[in-house]
Amino acid sequence: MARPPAPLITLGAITDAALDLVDETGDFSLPRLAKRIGVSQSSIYNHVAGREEILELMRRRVLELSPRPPVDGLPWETALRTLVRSYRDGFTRHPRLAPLLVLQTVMDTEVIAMYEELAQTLERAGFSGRDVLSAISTVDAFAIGAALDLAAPEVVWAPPSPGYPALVRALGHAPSGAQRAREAFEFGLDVLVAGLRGRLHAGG
Amino acid sequence: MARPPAPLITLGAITDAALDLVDETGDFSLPRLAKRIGVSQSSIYNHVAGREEILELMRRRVLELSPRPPVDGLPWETALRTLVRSYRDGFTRHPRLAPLLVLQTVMDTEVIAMYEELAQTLERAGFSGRDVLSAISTVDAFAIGAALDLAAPEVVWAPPSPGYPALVRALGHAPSGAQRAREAFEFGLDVLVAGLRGRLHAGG
DNA sequence: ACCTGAACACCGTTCAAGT
DNA sequence: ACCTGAACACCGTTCAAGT
Repeated sequence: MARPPAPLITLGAITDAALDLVDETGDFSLPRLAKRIGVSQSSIYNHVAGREEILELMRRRVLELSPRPPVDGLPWETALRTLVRSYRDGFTRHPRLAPLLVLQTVMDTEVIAMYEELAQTLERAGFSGRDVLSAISTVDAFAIGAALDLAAPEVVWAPPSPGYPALVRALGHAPSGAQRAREAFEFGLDVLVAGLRGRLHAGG
Repeated sequence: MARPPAPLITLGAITDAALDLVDETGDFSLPRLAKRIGVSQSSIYNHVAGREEILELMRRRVLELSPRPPVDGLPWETALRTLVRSYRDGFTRHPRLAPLLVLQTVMDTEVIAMYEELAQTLERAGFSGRDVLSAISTVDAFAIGAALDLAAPEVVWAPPSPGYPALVRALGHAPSGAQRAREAFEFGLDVLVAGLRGRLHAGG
């Protein structure tokens, strides 16, 4: 076969198939991707520059899954919660994608727009000067950590052999899987917001 | 050559060479590693089960670089700061290792011991029940995020094209590189501790 | 016990050839 | 413009062969 009347491959199909593979196996490869779509490996390069661009397609898809809602009218605490929550929410459906994205730090316009909203929110809260950037980094660290936490296997949170009493106690109360991650996220969001509030009143 | 009188390879040499490669290139491979040590690729398998174990060796090395100090006598806020700081400190010398470690979630005894200290510290602070696990996850998310932040390239924090006023303002005040990451980490640590303190007084 | 070289299955990317 | 098959350089892992 050569050039077909209509293209056999679309960016959407590439993204779908790659995301399926990531969901199922935790990774993807060009050969497997091609087989999924039912096409030869090399033809993918007619639509995409390479593996990295496919990762970018998936990043965009996940960001689109939970569109960033407008927050400029909201009180800063609500705005901040909304932004972090919407960032994390896309990954709840594709948790295994998160670890693959930390390797490359690409800045597409959607991500920059999110940082801009974050910066505005933090200024509105009362931060200024260097503290704005530090606060962005702090929120970012928590958001990335929370996304990665979604991909954490159950086993990590299984009680270890005795000799770790406090840890065993903590894990004894643990709900499992998604529930544990969600509770931890809500808790962390409270801590983050309360901590920023505290930093403001203490005078930075 | 066959079996030499003294082994040509040691675990220490493997770890050194792999860490050098990660520092220089952001990754490592078995062929490159073998070339560094001056040995054949396959002989590495006489000392190590595979690539994953080499990653584990590097994780241990980095943990050893900043040994977890005893914290059981300290006030919980100081103890928490000390634990998070010591976790992060190892990565300051090998920042590019952090992204490689998030892919695999292994639990060696050193890491479990750190979680146990964390759990004890949080109990001492006054957390109980499910909150202990949530607080561990929160601290963990921040610590991982902060370690990854060390590997963030300068470019990410370069001011983007105009149209993002708040972000441009924030980046205008930015010190560069390691300095920015350090300030952000100290800021984040304050936020984390203040947030946990707030959560305690609000009554969880 | 420890090293070597050859082999295998897999990977990302390129490119001439086809329509 | 879009697809194919062959090719290339790289990778992780295994294994028979040597001492």
